[in-house]
Amino acid sequence: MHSSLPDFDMPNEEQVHLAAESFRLLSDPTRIKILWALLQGESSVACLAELADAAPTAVSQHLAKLRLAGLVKGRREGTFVYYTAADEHVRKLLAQGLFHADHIDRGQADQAPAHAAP
Amino acid sequence: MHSSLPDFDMPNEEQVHLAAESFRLLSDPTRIKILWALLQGESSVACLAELADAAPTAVSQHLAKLRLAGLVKGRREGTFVYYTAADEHVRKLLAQGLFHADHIDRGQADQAPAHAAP
DNA sequence: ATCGTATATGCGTACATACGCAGATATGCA
DNA sequence: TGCATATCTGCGTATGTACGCATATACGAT
Repeated sequence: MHSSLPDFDMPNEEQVHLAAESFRLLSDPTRIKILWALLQGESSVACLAELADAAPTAVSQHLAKLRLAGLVKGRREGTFVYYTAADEHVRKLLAQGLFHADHIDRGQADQAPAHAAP
Repeated sequence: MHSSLPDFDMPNEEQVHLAAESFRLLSDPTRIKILWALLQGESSVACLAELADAAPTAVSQHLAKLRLAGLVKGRREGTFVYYTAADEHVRKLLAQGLFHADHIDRGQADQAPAHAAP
């Protein structure tokens, strides 16, 4: 009962985990706003905080995570740090996600499948 | 000090939250495997459990969440329930994510920007 | 050096979530 | 009916995470 499965093509474990990690970074509203803003040009922490309507501290912490993931890069100029989106893939992912948000079609999917309807 | 921001185009709150929710559903390795398998054809819970290398109970719970989000649909046939990926956007998002995973370029981004290097 | 501003970091708390286990439900068969 | 299989659901636990607060650091100006 182990080998009679249909020939589904499964990706590598590592690939899956990396993808999951990427999606996880995009799963926070504040980070989405930050990234969306950064995809339109560089900006400072305080400015991003206003755009994302969040506390500068929180924004800084989010930027730290995005930095560690290599999704943004920071350039210091005086006391300011101007961040930029580093990856072009992120734009596509974010655009897809936000576009998808406009086209969600929840049929009536909130029911566990019982015996098939006639 | 509120209006002198560069003209960044920000998406709606609702749109951002929906996108975040979608990304969150894709941020789990098991769910990624499940969805990836379902994008290649319908499958039962037990079969998905084998493909994703997870306990059937866990898979069932993941499928419940995906069902509530409208990403999969279930069709009962006898004691089996065959699931199908409902949304075509998911395929693009997942493909982008998995493709991205193969092209990650972590420079040395794990440093907080100090004074610019000479 | 001292102060003020802009960011970064450490810590605690409140909350979400993935998983395992037990039990409930649905379906098919003897 | 009774039993077996497949799936679902509720609960407890361990772990992850976002945010607020206090504090530390980096830089510029005086």
